[in-house]
Amino acid sequence: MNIGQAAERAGLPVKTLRYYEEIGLVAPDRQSNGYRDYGEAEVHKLRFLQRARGLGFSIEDCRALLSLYEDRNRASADVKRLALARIDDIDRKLEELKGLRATLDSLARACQGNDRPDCPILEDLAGGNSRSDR
Amino acid sequence: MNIGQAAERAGLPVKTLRYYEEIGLVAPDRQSNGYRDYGEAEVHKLRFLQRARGLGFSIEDCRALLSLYEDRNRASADVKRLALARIDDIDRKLEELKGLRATLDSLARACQGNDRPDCPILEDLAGGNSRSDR
DNA sequence: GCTTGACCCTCCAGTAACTGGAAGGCCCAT
DNA sequence: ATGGGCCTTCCAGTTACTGGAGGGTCAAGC
Repeated sequence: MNIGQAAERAGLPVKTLRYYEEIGLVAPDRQSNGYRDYGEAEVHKLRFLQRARGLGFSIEDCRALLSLYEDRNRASADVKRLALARIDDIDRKLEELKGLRATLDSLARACQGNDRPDCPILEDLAGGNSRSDR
Repeated sequence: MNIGQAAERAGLPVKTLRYYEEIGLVAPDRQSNGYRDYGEAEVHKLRFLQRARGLGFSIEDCRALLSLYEDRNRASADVKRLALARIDDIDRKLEELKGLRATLDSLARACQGNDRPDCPILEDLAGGNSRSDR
């Protein structure tokens, strides 16, 4: 099938499919007119990629997951390791964001939000008061 | 002062200072030998940027914050609006990450993590409980 | 048979916010 | 004068695409 239909079925933009071919993730056949020709196996891989990317795996993670997926002898431990590493990434990011949120929130609460120049947010940014330190 | 010392005092890499000059955020004078010459005002702005970037404001946000900061007649409402928008961004990101974490966590819990090929994570990524069609 | 419009192709450039490196100039101490 | 550490500019690379130019292909309609 043509790239448009494959993209539709994978839930990805056409441009992304061309990109995935370029970086060697999913390589479709070509029709005689030069059009890419995606089969079921390719669409399957693309859907796999769409889901894995949606879960925040990097392209390189996806490359590894895909080769594990295609390797009938792969150990599930390898996959689990990648998933756990992702969870750690997410936990770190969550902590960081919570800290930022708390800082911004306390600054915003202290700010009158009127049309006078006094602004604790700017004062904090300018002053190096320890509240914003991470 | 030279760029190295300014970078040190601002807590930013030298490269970043050159970049900030290139995009018109902080423009130091030049010494007769062509070296950048940072004064206290520039270092102050750089520190401001370092903190604002650390709080997740984009460069364009920072540009706005900086001009508000330098405008003695600015309204604190403008700054508060930017801060509240950042908090909304963060809240959205937090929700998204929590969802990802829950999905990955349930997949990882269901996965034996041994050296047998069965792997619920890959099965989920492949698009449900059906086996690979290759 | 011609046109129209949807689809497809490749290649180039741009995004955010830097980061790394090459090639070379400047400064200070030995 | 030489060595090391700083500084300069410019170019390329990062992530994962996205947009657009310029052009080929295909099927339908007149």
